[in-house]
Amino acid sequence: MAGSRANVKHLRREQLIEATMKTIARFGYARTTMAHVAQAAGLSQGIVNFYFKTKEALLYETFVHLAQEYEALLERALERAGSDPVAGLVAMIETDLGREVCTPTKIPVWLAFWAESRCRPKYRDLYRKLTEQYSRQVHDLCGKLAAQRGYEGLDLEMISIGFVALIDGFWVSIGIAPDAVGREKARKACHAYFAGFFPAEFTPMLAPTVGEENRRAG
Amino acid sequence: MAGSRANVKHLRREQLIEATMKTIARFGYARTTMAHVAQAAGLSQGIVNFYFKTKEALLYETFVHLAQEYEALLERALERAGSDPVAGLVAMIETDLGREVCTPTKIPVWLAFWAESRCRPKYRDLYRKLTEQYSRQVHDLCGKLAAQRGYEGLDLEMISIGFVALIDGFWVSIGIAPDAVGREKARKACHAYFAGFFPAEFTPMLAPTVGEENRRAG
Amino acid sequence: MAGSRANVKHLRREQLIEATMKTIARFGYARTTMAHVAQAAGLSQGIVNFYFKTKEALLYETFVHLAQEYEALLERALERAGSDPVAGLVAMIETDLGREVCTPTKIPVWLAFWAESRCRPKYRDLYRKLTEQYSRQVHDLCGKLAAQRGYEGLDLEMISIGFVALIDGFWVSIGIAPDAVGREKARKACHAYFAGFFPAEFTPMLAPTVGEENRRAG
Amino acid sequence: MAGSRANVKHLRREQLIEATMKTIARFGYARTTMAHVAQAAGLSQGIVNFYFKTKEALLYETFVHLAQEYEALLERALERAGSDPVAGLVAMIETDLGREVCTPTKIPVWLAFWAESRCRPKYRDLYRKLTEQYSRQVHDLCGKLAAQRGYEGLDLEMISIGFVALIDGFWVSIGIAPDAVGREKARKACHAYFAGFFPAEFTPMLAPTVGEENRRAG
DNA sequence: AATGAATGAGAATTCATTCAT
DNA sequence: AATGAATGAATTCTCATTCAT
Repeated sequence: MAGSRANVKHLRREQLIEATMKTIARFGYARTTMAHVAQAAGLSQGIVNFYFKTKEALLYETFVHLAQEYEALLERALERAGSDPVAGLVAMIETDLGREVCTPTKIPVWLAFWAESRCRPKYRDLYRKLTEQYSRQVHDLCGKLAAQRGYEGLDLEMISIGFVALIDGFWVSIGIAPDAVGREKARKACHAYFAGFFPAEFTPMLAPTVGEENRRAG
Repeated sequence: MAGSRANVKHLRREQLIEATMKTIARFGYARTTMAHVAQAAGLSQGIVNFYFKTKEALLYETFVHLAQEYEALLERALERAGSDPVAGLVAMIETDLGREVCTPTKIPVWLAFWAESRCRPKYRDLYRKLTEQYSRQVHDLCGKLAAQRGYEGLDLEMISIGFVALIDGFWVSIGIAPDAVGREKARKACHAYFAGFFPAEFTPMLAPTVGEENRRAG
Repeated sequence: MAGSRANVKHLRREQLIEATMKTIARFGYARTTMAHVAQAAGLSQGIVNFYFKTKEALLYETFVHLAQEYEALLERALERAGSDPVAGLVAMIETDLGREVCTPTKIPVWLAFWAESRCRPKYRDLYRKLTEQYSRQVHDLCGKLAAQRGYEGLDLEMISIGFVALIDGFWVSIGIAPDAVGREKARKACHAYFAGFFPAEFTPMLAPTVGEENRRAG
Repeated sequence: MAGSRANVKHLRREQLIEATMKTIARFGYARTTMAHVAQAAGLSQGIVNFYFKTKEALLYETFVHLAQEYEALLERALERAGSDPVAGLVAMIETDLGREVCTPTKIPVWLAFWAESRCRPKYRDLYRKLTEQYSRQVHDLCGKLAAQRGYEGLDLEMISIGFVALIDGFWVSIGIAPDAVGREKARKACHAYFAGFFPAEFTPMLAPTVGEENRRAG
């Protein structure tokens, strides 16, 4: 088929990035070698340097790829959520803790890049860009929600940085020990977080074993 | 004097652990070498293997040391807080985001160990133990508070895992880009978090520029 | 047309040999890669191994080609010089230091092959064959000249090896730093060299700014 | 012994430079590997990078060392020669073609560096500096000789560049095939070269098998 | 014939660890 | 105890060569 040559290049890159993520998830960033990656991709040693000039480049491209995929998924989720800000916030929670983003392969990779970001300007810039954009989106949705439903006096910046921290923190926990907290509990906790600011819009957190009367008495 | 031998040994170990943390904070876990550590400690190459049999051991001991110091500081803070559960929770916030724990050297080391924990059983076990104990403490304090002040129907587990996530998330942010969020904002967000569940005990989050009337209208 | 197949083959080989010389001149022998050569020829990676079984073969063929071209040019020049031995010697100088042989591409290639020749029997044999033949030609011309003009007692072997050394030495200098000595000065020095043995036949070296009286006083 | 530690560093460097020269002489510049050098020095793989940060550095330092040793030997020879310019020129010939400089190990290394010099600015600069200084010394000695013995109208620059070329050319020949020309013949040819300009001071070249009457008739 | 992706051996370099001093 | 030179295994990267298209 025409174009197969050109596509191979793109395909191999994706294949190798996928293999890189698997390798980081399996062995950790520090013990990730080019040989591991090649093996995980079912290819030969030298091929990695053929598609990515250096290991440095491979790792950075992996981070970029992960970030772009994440942004695309988030954008799509927000589009599907429509104009309702509550739906928008729920969509963010669902994306961040959903089956596509919050996986046993990808989350450890996020952690690895975070840990390296402090001393890698390129990583840090990417992290910053992502976080700022994400915070802004939360900020805007909360602002819209507050305006629509008559909430006043909310510190929108604080709400948004808190939510970002909550998600990051759950990723840490899920990344290290997925069986400890789990995505379900994390999602509920996020709803509870927003319920603290927007009680009428988010289900207040219900105690798991209690029935209807689990609201604060009085 | 008796014990000086043992003391030197202990001192050198602390010195090297300190140097290890500085090195991880500076170069990142993956690029931390024994030579870097020795140099940061102002000692010679081979000395590290003398006090720590292997690099593996050095890094694990560093993690243990960091964890023990943290636990000691937290315990002390909780003791000072006395029996009041609100004071206890505030003490936890203050410890986690305070000058002794939340430093530019230590936080990156926590991130590094988290990132490695997934594929290092010894690290993961330590992380688990710490997190479980911490969660239990939050859980107990919240339970006590709820009982004392008549809050009912709260999902204490959720509150505690949410708080742990919040702290971890702020550590991520502060560890990567300390100037972006900062300890002050993080502390306020923690108070706001608890205010979501215990509105009478924690200052609800006020918008920075607004005065008294910043509660929800109606 | 018949032979076009064979012609293409021959053409490509010349093209690749040309590219090899350019590459050696540009990057040096040690850093010459098959990829460089292919790129310099405007062809694809794998093609070089198609026309030359191995890199080894390519380089040797390049040396052979360079040598053959040189021999052909020299032979032609000697033919044009006719039977006069002085004209023959001048033709040799003119060829060795002329526009066709003494170029910024070819001279560095000669140096590269010389440098490699010590430990490459095939190169060394070629060098030997060339040098011996060249020396013999100089020797014969000098012998003829001496016989014709009545020079006696000349050590013809010494004259010829000296001349070979002179040319080789100028190639070294011109190959490394063409702007330092230059072909003109080199040619004059060669004439002066022969004037030392055949003062009546070669212009004795004149000091650049001095006129007629530049012979040794007395 | 005190200072042995400090000396080891210097000793090892010399040892490795020596091993580098042997390796270049044996395998050629292009096929010289760090492993070869280490083996030739009787040391382990990694040691070379310990004393010379990179292969590049090792090779350059080797060239520098070779050049410095040469300059020192030449200077010493010139000192011993005293103020007589003829003795000075003879000393240069004797040094360049003598037992200490013109060895089967060193000459191939010179050739290798020359061949690389074209595309290595650092090498080329070193070559230039050496050549210029050497030429100047020849020029000055010839000038002094001409003044003392009443030679007029000599193109001193041409004499000196010719002599440099002659030496370089003999080094090429001796470096590639030591048995072809040999140091003795080369020395005689150098004397003959100077005899062409200073017939009273240098023995004119005698034909090897002829006796007294080997001067030009008439 | 030609392409350029793929392979894998080989080379430089790094670095944990050992060890003589 | 301490030093820092030495070792050698591991890792990244290069590149000649092969091969499917």
